[in-house]
Amino acid sequence: MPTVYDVARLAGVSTATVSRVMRGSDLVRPDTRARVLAVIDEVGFVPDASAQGLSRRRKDIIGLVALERGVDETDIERDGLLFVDQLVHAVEAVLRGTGCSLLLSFGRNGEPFQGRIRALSGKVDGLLVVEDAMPAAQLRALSRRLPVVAIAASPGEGGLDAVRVDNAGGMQALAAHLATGHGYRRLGFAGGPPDAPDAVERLAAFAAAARARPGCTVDVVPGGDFSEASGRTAARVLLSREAVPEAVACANDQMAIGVIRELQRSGIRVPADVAVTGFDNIFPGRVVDPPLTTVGQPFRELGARATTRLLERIAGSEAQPRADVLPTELVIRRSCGCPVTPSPAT
Amino acid sequence: MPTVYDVARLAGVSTATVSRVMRGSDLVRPDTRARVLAVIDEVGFVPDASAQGLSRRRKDIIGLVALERGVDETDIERDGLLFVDQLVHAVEAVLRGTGCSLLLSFGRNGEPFQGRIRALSGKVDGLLVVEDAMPAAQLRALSRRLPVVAIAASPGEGGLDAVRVDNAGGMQALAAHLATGHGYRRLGFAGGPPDAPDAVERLAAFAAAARARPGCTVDVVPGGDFSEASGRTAARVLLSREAVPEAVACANDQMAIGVIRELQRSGIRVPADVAVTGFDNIFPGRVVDPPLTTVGQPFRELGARATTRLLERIAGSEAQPRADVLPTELVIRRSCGCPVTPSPAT
DNA sequence: TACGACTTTGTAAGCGGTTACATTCAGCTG
DNA sequence: CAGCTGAATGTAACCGCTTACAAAGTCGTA
Repeated sequence: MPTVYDVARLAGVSTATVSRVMRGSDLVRPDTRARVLAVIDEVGFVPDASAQGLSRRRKDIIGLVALERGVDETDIERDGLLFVDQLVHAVEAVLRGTGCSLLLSFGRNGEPFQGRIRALSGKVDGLLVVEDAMPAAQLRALSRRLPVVAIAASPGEGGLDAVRVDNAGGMQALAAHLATGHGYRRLGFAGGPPDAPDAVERLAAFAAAARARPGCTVDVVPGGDFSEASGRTAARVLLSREAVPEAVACANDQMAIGVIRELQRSGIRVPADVAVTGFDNIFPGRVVDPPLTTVGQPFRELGARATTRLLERIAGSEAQPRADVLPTELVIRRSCGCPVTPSPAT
Repeated sequence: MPTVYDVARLAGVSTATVSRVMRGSDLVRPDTRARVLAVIDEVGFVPDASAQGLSRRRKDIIGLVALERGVDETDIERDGLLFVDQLVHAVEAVLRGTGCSLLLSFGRNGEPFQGRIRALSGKVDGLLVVEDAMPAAQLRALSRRLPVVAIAASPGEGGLDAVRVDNAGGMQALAAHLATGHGYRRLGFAGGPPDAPDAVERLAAFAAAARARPGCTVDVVPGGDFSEASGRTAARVLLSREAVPEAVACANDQMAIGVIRELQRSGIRVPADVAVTGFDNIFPGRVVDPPLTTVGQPFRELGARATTRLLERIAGSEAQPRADVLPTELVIRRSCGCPVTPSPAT
């Protein structure tokens, strides 16, 4: 593994010059530069990022820590991941332009995740924390040591950069559509993990919006985990009730898909007998039958905004911490009872 | 940002002792250890990974480079990613136990991906390369500088650790099922990217296996990109033929889903009029109507095996490079024309 | 009490880059 | 041609941690 010293010796220059050539130039005579570049190319020199990081006090790596949801221990149900996967791609896309790389770390709640985050924090220039992947206190402590941007975290956290989506707005629009648009009165809700801020907000907003309408009731089934399986479970609970709801909203799309499939397995028609809706707008929701009415969230923008902000902080921005809320959008398809949409490729 | 020196001073010991305490002990007297730990905790010391990496010649980071497939420029079609996403989670799960972290880098082909990989190679101890994310020559060069394990790469590459799945076996089983099991004779195939080794193998194996059977023909539509949209396109091509195939196999599940939906849009029943099959066995395939018959590949094992091998190499293993082939498995659901399977939650 | 034989701790030299500062060099000017 | 100036290059300290080796304790024994 060649080092700057090797290159310097071979090119007959000092390490300073090699370094200057590497970092896009400074003042190096063209022929010197050419000579150095030739040697670099010949010996296949690649600077050691550790040494660079140490010397420049900057690692050009940011970390993303997230909870791995809806993946069960046996690894069979691999369907809960779409949200974080989308995010990862969005973040990576932004980083692509910069020299920065993305370090990933997933945890399942209950695990001793904290130690890993600690260690990880030594490897990065800044951290993206998804949901409440760590206790608020620790998050604050962390954010004193390095730039941190929270994604989809609990709104409570002040004094911290954060980006989230408008869960409440989306759910209100959805509740209006179901109650006012379709006239459903007996509503149900398949709730997500109590430790997922998004899930909590969605549940609260939907229930509040629905109950605010005269005659509307909401039968809440809490305790899902964002997975399809937990949607099925919720459906079974709802089916066991005296009065099965006319429409069931869900904490996310996977759960909605689980609800749909479980209902169908029991011979119930969706949406004719029971309407079902999700949240997220991920690919499988377009594919399921009936296509899922849902609230779309701007994954791309969510990841991009958070990443951009983090990079600014790393670059030294001292601006006031901001908590951005990105708009969500009601995506009407058929599972809510709306007629076929004639869109070309939905 | 406290350093070992700060901790040492505060605890009244030398940096060597601090270091010894950090790295799980050596021979440090219990009370000394306690004192040091107290200081570490108090000042919130986290060792700088760059300095550690430099000193220990080991960064405890491995990289994963992959092509981002089936994502179109406008970011609207976000459905081509499931394969690599699965892989990422599988790899991360293995790393979880170790102190190693995962650095991610995606490229789209055509992009100047090579430079980024070069830079990235300075940040990691080893690299996982998915598909032919880089030219064979460069891959060889890379593998001389650091441990590299290829995932789902072209079989050609000798002398390199590689893990792939048995595309051919899976496709042969599928062809047998369609031709012998169902008696289909006019077959179609929606091909994937010509630069995707998996896609090439699947196409070749399916065509060969099918054509080996008396009376069987295969109408190949090449040039897909693994996305649902490209499946739709393939379906349109197939529909324009004089004789529409009785069964269409596809390079992956997303394309199969695209084919199904496009056929349905044209009023063709699946599988009654045309059977359709995929490859991968990802979540959306379970959800689409009809549920997708496909060839399952062991994502988890694929990622795990590659990661384990890479870690061994990093640890210094000098074993002969191996090219493992993991078994695939025919997953019969309904899109091939088989009757409803009574499985509990498929 | 003195002497080994361990155990515990400290000293200081790297690890491979970057960069402030010093030095050299070439080209002008007076 | 000495002296000056700015460009090009070299020197060496430093980034923060690890670790070989040296030094200092500690203890039991002769």
